[in-house]
Amino acid sequence: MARARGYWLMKSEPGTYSIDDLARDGRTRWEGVRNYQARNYMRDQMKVGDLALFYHSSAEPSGVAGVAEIASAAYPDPTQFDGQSPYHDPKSKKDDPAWLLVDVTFVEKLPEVLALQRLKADASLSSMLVLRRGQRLSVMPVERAHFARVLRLGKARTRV
DNA sequence: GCCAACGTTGGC
DNA sequence: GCCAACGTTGGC
Repeated sequence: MARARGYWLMKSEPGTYSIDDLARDGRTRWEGVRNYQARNYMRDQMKVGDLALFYHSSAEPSGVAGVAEIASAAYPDPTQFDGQSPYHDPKSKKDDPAWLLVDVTFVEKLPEVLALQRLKADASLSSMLVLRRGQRLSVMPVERAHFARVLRLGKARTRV
């Protein structure tokens, strides 16, 4: 029996990297994650074939913009060693990289961004992690039922 | 621009 | 190991 597919939410500021950028590129390195809990999710729990809600943060409106698929296992994020990168981490060692990333591929862009306000207004999503007060993780798990509900609210073609 | 929430850092 | 100071996130 195959392992059940996992579901995620991944945040990006669209001014940095948007769902349109992913639609154009098809595939990208999800670089710049600098939080240990988010890193551990990628390292320990993400699997190729898992689906992720692509969330636009600090946007107008903020909310779910599309769907991506996890396309690689976690591996060292090269930007941590790049002195020119905003994600440079001088404390990270080449032989023991602190930060990891995964590759993601484009699946779907929603017809319009499903705004945070609409997620909050939906009673069936009330326990969703991203809606929790103070929740700032840029990579977090999503329950299958919540994922399916978000896709439905967002008029997505993707099925869980 | 404000500020709540939370993670990290560093003095002790 | 405690915890205050500081930095970051991200909605509003």
